[in-house]
Amino acid sequence: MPPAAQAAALAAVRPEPFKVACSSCNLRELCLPVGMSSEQLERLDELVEQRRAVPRGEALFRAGDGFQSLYAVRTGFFKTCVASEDGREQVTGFQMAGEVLGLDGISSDRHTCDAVALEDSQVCIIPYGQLEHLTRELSDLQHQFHKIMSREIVRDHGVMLLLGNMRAEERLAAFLLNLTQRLQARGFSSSSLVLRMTREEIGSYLGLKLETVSRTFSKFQEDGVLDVKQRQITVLDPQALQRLVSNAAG
Amino acid sequence: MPPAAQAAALAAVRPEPFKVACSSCNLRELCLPVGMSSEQLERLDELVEQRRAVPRGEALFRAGDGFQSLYAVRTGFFKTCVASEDGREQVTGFQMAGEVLGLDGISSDRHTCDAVALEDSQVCIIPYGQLEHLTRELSDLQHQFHKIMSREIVRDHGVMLLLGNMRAEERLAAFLLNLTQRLQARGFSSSSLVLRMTREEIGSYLGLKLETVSRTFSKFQEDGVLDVKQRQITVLDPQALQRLVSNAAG
DNA sequence: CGCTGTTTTGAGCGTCCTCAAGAGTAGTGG
DNA sequence: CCACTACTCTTGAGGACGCTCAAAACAGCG
Repeated sequence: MPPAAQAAALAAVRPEPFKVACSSCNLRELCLPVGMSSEQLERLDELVEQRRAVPRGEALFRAGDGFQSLYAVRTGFFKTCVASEDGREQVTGFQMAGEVLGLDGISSDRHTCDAVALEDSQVCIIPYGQLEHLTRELSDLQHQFHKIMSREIVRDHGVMLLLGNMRAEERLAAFLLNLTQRLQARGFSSSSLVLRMTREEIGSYLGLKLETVSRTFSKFQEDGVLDVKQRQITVLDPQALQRLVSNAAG
Repeated sequence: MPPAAQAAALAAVRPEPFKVACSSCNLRELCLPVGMSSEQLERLDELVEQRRAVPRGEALFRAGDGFQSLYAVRTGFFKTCVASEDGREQVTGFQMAGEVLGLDGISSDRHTCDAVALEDSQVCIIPYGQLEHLTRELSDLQHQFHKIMSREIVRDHGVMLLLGNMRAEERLAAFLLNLTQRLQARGFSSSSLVLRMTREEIGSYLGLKLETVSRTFSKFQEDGVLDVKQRQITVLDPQALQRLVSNAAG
């Protein structure tokens, strides 16, 4: 391992010195603490003590790694991807601040996908054994945790619908609407966004080749629906995107 | 509502008089009771008291229905499907004995998909509020429940890989291998199976049109991989199916 | 035995993929 | 500061895979 990579690896596992408690985290309305009282939040603070920095391009975990903890994205942006036996890769999701990573690992005590940071990121470490223990005492936490898992299942079903039924333009429109909605929930503009991922990663997520993604972006630009400058996207006509998704057959 | 449908609806909600406890159920190695002691099983028996018969073609629940309970398939076979805003349908899974239905409902207190019986079926009703309560006391039950949710997420990722990356033959091969493996785990032959679903339902699940599914079955028959007599399938060359899935690029 | 729904098979077409080249962008080091 | 390299993105041409439309065979059921 070259010195630079070694330093990066060290940085990746070094816990953050400056603790930000769940109880005072500005993501608590999106993340695990939803619906918990201040006393309950203090208990949660004891659980989520460590943070971890993940530099752009590095993996938070990889398929096959032992499963110990869940992770909540504090800052930054991740992709998760699974690989088939013959090596083809499928991006299964993109995660932003407040979203939880690692739920796949519970089933077999091993992670089954890779989680890779698409920009320099920070995650809160949620030791899973301790979480199970605490959820036995705090029913609000338990219910929120179950909701997060269930929401992941519902989200995956939506992606299956997209992959099974939609055409390229519809897929990209659905993808962009989903991104802008999630950004808006975090206080960002719903019309202007910077893509954190490559055309190839978008294509992998949407079941398309990168050339098709690029062509579809160009078409949206020609049609006046988007302004596309590399990864800087401006949504000019959100209703056109919505029409593509909801009236997809016509 | 015509009398026949009315009678069917009544039958669908009438609890089964003959109780079969989890502790003596032959599916307990596949279902919720995995890993529990006999004392714990007695507690679970108190929870899972009711059964419900679902005739072929009827829905156990539909998207939008209020969420009260999870369901464990006791006998029979189900499909789950979601619909897009414009009415297109995507089959998200097929469930057989020992598998759990309804996990999607936890996220929003409403079901987000339809669960439809593909043959006359029976399910065990697992009241969700009581399950949450009991999992706070029985850590083995809690862990098994979390594993079941996590396994569903992992399964969905596998379907996304299939839908995003595989060609028609590879999809059908993966589907058949998955079915035979699950049947084998339940003590059935791994080479002979009767499909419970139509070509259209298989196609919806695999992101293909029914004609493509039919053609692919015919091709497998020509190639000597399968014997296909309508829904009666015999796997003649399982390794050929495996090669299609794992060496899919070549 | 006719009705209905499912399955098979064919012919032609469209969407997306493959292959390829070139332009744009970012990061590195002289 | 600018060349150099690596990566990403765009665009074109041609082809393949799966879809659409259509008709007929088949099975299940009242």
